[in-house]
Amino acid sequence: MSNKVVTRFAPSPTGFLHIGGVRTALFAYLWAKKNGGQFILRIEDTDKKREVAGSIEQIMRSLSWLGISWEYGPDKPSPDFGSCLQSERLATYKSYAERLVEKGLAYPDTRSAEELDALRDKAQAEGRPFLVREHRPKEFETWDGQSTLRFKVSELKRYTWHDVVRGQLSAGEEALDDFIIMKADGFPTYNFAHIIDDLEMGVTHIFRTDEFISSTPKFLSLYEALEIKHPIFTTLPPIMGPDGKKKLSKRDGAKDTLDYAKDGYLPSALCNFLALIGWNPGGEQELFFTEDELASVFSLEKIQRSGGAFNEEKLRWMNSEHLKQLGREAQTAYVTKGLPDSVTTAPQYSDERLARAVPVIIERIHNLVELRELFAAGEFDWLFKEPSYDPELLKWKNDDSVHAAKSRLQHVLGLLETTDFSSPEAVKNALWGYAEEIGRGEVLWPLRVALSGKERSPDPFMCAYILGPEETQKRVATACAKIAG
RNA sequence: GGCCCCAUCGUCUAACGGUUAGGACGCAAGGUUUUCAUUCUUGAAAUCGGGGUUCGAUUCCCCGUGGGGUCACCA
Repeated sequence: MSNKVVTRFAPSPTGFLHIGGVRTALFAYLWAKKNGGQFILRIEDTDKKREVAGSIEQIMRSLSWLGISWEYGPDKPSPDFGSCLQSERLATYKSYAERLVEKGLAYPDTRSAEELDALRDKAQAEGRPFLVREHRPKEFETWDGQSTLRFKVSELKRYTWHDVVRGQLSAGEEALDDFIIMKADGFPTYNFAHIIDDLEMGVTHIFRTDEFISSTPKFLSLYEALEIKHPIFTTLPPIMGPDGKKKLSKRDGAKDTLDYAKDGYLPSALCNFLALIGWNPGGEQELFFTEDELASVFSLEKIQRSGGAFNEEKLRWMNSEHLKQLGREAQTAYVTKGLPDSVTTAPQYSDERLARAVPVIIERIHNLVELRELFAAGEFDWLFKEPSYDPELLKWKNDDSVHAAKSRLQHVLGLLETTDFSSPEAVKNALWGYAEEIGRGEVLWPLRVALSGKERSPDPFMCAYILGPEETQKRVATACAKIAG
């Protein structure tokens, strides 16, 4: 046995992977990565009824998109411990179960669910807690290897244990009972299977949210019965909904992780954001653009105890920061991906012009949803289509009439003939002197309107640069013509 | 209800028992700019309440209060 850190993420395949699950996976992954250890993706598919077809693939795609990669997973069994799907590990659970039976620490329970419900109802009616251990048979029958198997809790005591995040935790014997470890359908329960698997897979650190604190005494009694050491417990705070009250759940609108991909969130931004719910780097830096950066500063000591709300506003901001960080090519690919068809089929569309426009687009959006909205609202119609606008729009606020703009535009037209269009700055250099001389607004407002047809748009030099010399001259000429007289 | 966990601006959070309680998102007001966006500056905004311990509590202890979790042949 080496000292290598081994962590795992162990979702059940009951649907898409939501943000809460991803955060747990991310922490486990970062810890393994930081320590040069292994991260395992284990699928806890022990409840056939709840299983949703396709969700294993969905989970794998979600994690892959985020850049969370696994050493072993459902698609990659281990040479040492075998499959990462619990449904393929039934023999292992059975052999451990038999060991417990032999030791007299587990017994078959053939009572029906109805019988147990009746007992439970009775206890409830009498106002006392229902404990199976109070109805434990005097003598255990032999286990046929198929019927329900119950763990016999051997020692009723108060358990105290250490949690990396929470410190000393404890719970009394009321938390202990004879719980089921093997179900009538031959599958193990979570309570049993995860312990066996963590042992078999050499898991050193368990990351899970605090809903598991109250069942930890159960696990501890089982670790004792199996005479094994338990992994290090790392309890994560829950992610709360935007109201900060209740836990974020699918029912409360927790989205499929892949929806964030569709909405144009970058994996690095989502990881960055999720890492900061329930953990902080200590200093004042909160932007981490790569997983390596994140992993290198990640620490268990800085994991938070209290729940954190999911603040979508901050995620939007963080995404825009990550977008700005992207190289020009990546930004272009990003924008291209979000473009509606109506744009690429516009009369003047060209990849070159789009590439030149990318910075002004990136500057105005936080995600692809906003990009689509801006384009749908016609914000960028001028890019690939001659703008149509009311000539009155060309009138600068200090002018009495739009006619004042005509001669200025004509002068600009002259300047444009010898203008260097290699960069927005070059265009600016060519026109700035004239604008300074006549008045900035007097020249630049009508010019910008001539190019974009809009009251609000990027500055005229940028517009001209994007449109190119020919189109720029054409639009300025058109504007001149629009002004009567 | 029993048991368990948690508690700093609206939100995410920082602060060896000693700070004007800091930063970020968002919000507001200004600056830069022909407009929008970007950007810059500034501002408003918090230690849940009550008791202790201490020269001194955001910090340690107790009690409240509030919130959350858990009590399955679900994970």
